[in-house]
Amino acid sequence: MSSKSPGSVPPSQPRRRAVSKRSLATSLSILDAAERLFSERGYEGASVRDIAKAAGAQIASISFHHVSKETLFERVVERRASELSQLRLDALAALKQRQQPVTLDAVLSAFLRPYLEKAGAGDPQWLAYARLVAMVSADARWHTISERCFDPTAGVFIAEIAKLFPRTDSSAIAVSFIFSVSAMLSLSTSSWRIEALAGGNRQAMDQLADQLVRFCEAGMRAALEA
Amino acid sequence: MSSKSPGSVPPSQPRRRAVSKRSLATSLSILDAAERLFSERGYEGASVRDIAKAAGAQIASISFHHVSKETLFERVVERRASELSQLRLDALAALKQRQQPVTLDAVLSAFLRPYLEKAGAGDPQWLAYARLVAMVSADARWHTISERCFDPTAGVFIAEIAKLFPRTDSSAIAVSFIFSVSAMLSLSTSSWRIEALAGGNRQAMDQLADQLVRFCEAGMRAALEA
DNA sequence: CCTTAAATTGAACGATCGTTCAATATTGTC
DNA sequence: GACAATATTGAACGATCGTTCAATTTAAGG
Repeated sequence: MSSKSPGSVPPSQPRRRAVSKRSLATSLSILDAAERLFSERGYEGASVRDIAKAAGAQIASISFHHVSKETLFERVVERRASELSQLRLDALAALKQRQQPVTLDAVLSAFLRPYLEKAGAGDPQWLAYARLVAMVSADARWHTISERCFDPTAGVFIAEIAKLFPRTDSSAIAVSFIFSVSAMLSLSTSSWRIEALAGGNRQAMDQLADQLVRFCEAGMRAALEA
Repeated sequence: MSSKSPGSVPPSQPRRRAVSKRSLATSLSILDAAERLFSERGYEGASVRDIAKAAGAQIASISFHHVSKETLFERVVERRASELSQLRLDALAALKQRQQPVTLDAVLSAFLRPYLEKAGAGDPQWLAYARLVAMVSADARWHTISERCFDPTAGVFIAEIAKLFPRTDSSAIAVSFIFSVSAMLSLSTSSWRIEALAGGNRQAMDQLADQLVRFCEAGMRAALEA
């Protein structure tokens, strides 16, 4: 028996109301603050009190809007994941419409560039999110989130690359793809290392993006054609 | 004035004693347990109580042997760092003695293979340490540890690679090197992803190592010769 | 064997953790 | 404007955190 009454006696279900602007703003500012603090200090390192303070909200508001700390973390990751996936899939679709057959270089660009452009555009929230993606991808404790948010799109691109290497088995392709993804994520997690090892000789973000795509393209080709 | 008395009145410095076998075993078991739990749950996620319990020791023994949680973490990272650096530098030295001039492939192998062999040999402690290295390398909070433990050796290899690309500026070389290192670390952090994306088609560790070296060698060459 | 430095033990410290609650304030809906 | 669903507030909950302490046990040095 569902709660929806089909018949004679309407069980007086409490009338629903729309969310107020203030409530939505609170919910969003909590997500923003959590995005920043989780990416800076990790899951256990960021307390709900610090998140609430950074959001200008009460600690109880976090439970009210986002159930618990764990679901708050999941919602932070999920929020921009679909947007990122859509950008990647759109780029791939546009590519397949433009040129047939597609090149490995173009497929990798379709996957890598949306992340790099979002992470490098200067938006501190997207920069924090980029670090968060790297953190989730590297930690086995969050592998269910990765499976849900990132693996489906990754599977599409791996399948697309597999068409370009029909003689290579899929496991080798997946491994090379993970090499490429981790190199991409390193631009978020190791930006301080890059600055240190490079000796202050900063490069523009789009130059780094070009270098990454060239690196991954040649790397995959060498690893998969062997 | 030092505590060592040079002259007439020996100020009765308390007689020192050697460490007992039990004490040393306790200290080591704490390091081992911390290595495992830190790599599984992160720094804040692993409590000193859990570490003590896993080590079969008292919580107070952790402070006694390793001062604090933070220095315990640093000692865990430092313990095997010098061994790893030595293996890499030895491989590089042997390489330079064997062939002159050296090849990019051989230099990268000298850096990558010691890590892969230690992480893939089956020793659960080294496997945990490999994940820990990935965690430290990716987290800006531990960048002082990375600078101390890993960057010096990385600098040696970057300088060696720079000799092979005399026309390329060092920042581009450092970036490509970080791409390679992060791809290496992904074999520790994303082993579960590799198994998932590869569809159960497991590869032997040495095959993965070969694939990684080919990937990085070709990637660097393409990124640096452009 | 005796002395005593070193090490272990169990309990306790104050601080902070994530979560919950009743009371109050806000605001969409009629 | 009145009603009630929604949202905010401030305080408190028990649990766990890293650290410290005095008392006890262990074992190296003479």
